[in-house]
Amino acid sequence: MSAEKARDDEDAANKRAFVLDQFAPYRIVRLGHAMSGALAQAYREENLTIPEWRVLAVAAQADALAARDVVAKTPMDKMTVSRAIASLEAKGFARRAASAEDRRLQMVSLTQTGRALFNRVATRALAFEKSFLENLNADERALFIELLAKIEESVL
Amino acid sequence: MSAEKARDDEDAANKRAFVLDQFAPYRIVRLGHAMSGALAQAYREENLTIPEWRVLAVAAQADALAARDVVAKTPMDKMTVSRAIASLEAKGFARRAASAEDRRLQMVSLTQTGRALFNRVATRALAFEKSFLENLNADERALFIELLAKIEESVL
DNA sequence: GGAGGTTAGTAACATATGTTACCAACCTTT
DNA sequence: AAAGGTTGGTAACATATGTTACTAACCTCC
Repeated sequence: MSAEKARDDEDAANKRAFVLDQFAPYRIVRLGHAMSGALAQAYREENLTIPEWRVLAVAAQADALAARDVVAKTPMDKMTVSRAIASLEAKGFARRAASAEDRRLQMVSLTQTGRALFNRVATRALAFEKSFLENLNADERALFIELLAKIEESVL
Repeated sequence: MSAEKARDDEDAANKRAFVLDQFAPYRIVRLGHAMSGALAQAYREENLTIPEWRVLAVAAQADALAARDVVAKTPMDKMTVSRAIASLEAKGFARRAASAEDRRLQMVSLTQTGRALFNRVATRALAFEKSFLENLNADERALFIELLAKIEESVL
């Protein structure tokens, strides 16, 4: 068997075994990328970056929380969160205050305008979510969420 | 009703409506992020960046293809692809040659070492895919892939 | 067969993101 | 209560990524 032939056989085997378009992790990453892009519309108009929006979203669900909690709840780096909070504060959407119990902690809370901003963006985000799940019926949607949860369990 | 009270009511409504952890697009983005991280192991040891690995993967599935084709098949910027190809070439994993028909095109193909590298990484990548789908049984896996395809349809 | 437009690729620039190193505040343990 | 270690946050740096602008090659269509 020629070297050429051997290579072709090996390739054929790999083509069956590894096709990028059928590689689940890649598809999820790609889908996530598309999501980010589509969602960006919802906050681009509000001049928010992705990290800012994420901080806004988690902060909206608590009275006040420490930056480290944002890090825990979010796939973002310490530094990214730190910057996002600083920026939200500069824009008047969030406040920072040192915690009384542990003065290392920077407690973050949203201002009135911050909450209003969150509400605007959340509305649009939910509309988007709805539109992209439109291809699925109610059962499929529930199922998808369920399967997603199982996968998250083994990865996150 | 006080302004305070009104705000709380509004917040309560929004908490029900928008919880980041239950927001599907966010969950997918987060999962994708985790995937990337986990997969990184597979090519970090080979000194590959994510874009390089992606180019390798699509190039492995064709004899030769133009850079623009890589862009089309991949959620990557023109420039990112250009750089990844240049780097793969510098490392001896890929070759570039101007197309005879259209001299604007840079046809990319893998070298022997490039293919060998791809095979090594692909093997590890598939093992990872398997491990992360482990929480699902065969039916669930098939179902998940099917639902994923439907969602891709409406987003990609 | 050139003028006007388009496409592929890259260079130069701007921005975003991650990494390392650091300080201050804490929390142990003795 | 002081030494040794840990944690939260940030600054300074390095790297990665996207954007803009350009060139070369192509493709009409008049």
